[in-house]
Amino acid sequence: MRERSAGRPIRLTLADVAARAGVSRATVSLVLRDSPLVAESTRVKVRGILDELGYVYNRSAASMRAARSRTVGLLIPGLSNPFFAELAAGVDQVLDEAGLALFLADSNESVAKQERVILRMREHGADGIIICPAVGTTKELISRLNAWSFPVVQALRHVSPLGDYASADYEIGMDRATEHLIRLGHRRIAFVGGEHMHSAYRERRDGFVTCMRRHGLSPDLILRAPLTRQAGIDAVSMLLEQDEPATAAICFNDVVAFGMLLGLSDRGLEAGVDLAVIGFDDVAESSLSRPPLTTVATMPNQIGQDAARLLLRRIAHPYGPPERVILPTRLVVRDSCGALRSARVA
Amino acid sequence: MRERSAGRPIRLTLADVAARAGVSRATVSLVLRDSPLVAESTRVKVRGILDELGYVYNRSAASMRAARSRTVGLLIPGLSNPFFAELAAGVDQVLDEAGLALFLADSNESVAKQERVILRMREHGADGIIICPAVGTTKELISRLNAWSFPVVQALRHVSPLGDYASADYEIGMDRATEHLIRLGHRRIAFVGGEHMHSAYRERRDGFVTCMRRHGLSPDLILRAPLTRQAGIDAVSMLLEQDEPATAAICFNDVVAFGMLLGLSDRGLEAGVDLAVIGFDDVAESSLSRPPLTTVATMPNQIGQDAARLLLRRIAHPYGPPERVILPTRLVVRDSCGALRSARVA
DNA sequence: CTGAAAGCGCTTACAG
DNA sequence: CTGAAAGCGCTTACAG
Repeated sequence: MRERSAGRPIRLTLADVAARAGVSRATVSLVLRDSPLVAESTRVKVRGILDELGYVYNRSAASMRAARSRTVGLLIPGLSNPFFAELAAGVDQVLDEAGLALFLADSNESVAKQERVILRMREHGADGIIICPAVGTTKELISRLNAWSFPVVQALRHVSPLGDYASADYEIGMDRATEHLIRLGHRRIAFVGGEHMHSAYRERRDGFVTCMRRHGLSPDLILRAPLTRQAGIDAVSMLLEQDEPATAAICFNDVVAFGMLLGLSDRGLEAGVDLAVIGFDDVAESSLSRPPLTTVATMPNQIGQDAARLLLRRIAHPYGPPERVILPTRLVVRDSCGALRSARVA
Repeated sequence: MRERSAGRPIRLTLADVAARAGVSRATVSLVLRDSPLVAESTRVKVRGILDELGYVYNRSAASMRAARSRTVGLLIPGLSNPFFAELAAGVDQVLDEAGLALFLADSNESVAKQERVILRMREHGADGIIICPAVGTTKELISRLNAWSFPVVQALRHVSPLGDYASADYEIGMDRATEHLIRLGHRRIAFVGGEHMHSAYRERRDGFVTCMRRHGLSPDLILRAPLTRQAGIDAVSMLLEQDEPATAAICFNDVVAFGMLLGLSDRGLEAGVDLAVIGFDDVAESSLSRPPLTTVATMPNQIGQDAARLLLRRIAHPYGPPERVILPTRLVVRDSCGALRSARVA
């Protein structure tokens, strides 16, 4: 063992273990990585010493030599949003099983911070990143990462058709939800919420617009607004005060839909009776709202798992063809969209 | 520049930059770290080449030599819980400013996974960790980390009096909330929610118990239950069906309180009129519930920031005295605890 | 103010 | 099946 340098605790190295075991560093290294080249008796002896000494593998040193760090980055635009937190939980699960460590950073929808942390992750030698691009990110980012041969998978949002992508089929999800309302007899249907323009917004809105047009209806009731309960509350007034009031609303997400439920009950009205309301995401609370919320389930945890698996594959096969995993969504019908009393709006 | 090894992209090194700039590697290294030892003209020239070549600093190599990685770990027991996600967001902010990268792991309340990821973080050379210990963690964990000279700060929960700790003053928060209800005339007050035993539970419950006893009241209505809305809904029945029904309830957190609001409205009752309800945390939704929820604000984002600052200090001064930052809480009075109609319960 | 040399703790051919 | 040697990309004394 070496001298303990004042203050800093010593860190055991392969050399310490090798000396104690009476073998070379190379042999200890092979034992650590379970190489079949090592004789069983040697392995047992070395393992014993490893445990006895409390040796901790130094991955920085290993990765410098091996040119991979067993580390990946996850970049999301807002940790406070439970949806992204769930995505992170899914990523964490898969990476933990695979034995990788996760660098996490929150871009907070800032392209500048996003650039900063991507650089930081490259400097730390991350083997790749999963990114949900901040609002305003251009496809040039992905091209640049590709040019650097830095494995990347886009999740939930995409800014470039290049490369891997994990998400849910927002467009079909919205289409189905709209279709459901039309079947119930609705004609004046609004699309509520979403202030930022990105692929997730575009796809949800497009699903709505496409379905409306297919049925010869006008998709003109599109309210851009922040993704907050307050925005949902405000939307109720706006929609009911139209010349031709809406009879139904599909929200960008559940949070906005909860706001609409509150806005309705403030006016002594009821969702599913006076105005049909559908949310999007199926968060934990949606079955417990009053009335229970009809919504489109998107399973962010699963998307996170898929994203992590895509990245692991991409790291293993840098030049394979791009892969996309787009999970189907599911319309969960509860009470907030119940058939209208006056459903006969020709 | 060296040969491009087949497949793997080349990574520029100090040697490449030095060669191009006509200086030594040591000089480039000094430029990178803004050392005052370098002449201005040299610095400008080298910086230019660095940019031109798109050099990316290799922190693994640097940290191997410098014995610090500018990396820290955050270990939380459940990313799906928005409260912990907010904590993580606060940690991220401070670390980003300081230029450190963050390893995140979710123990999911599993002590086994917690052990696994702590080892992983040590292997990756994290300079320290912030940990919200999983249920069942013993103080021995902290002693062990200390013995390894691995800087650690406990956050939100603590299992050991040793070392740094960042949290909110749960006990006083609960005491104040209870006091508020007693002042409104309540005598039969329940404490609802929390199935796991850990410091955060103990402190909140103790605040309740202490306050009740101080006022000569019996703190016998303590309902252990999961931290879900459903548990809150169920609690309403239990409390109202007592021989001597409760007139007020303080919940472990807002989620349980929301459940109680729902449970009341299911029975045609109203919080603040038929039963006073107080939550804990002051999550975003609490001002928007019906009725708006009286609650105790705890600010997890700030706690996260404090925890990160404590860890940075601990890394800089490993042997300084332990520090604790316990933020005060704030009782936010809204409508769910309005004075009882029949407040004259002697 | 700058450079040559040693070393951080591993892994990787290469010998034997 | 095991060991000696070189090298991954930096930083750190030490000379000059």
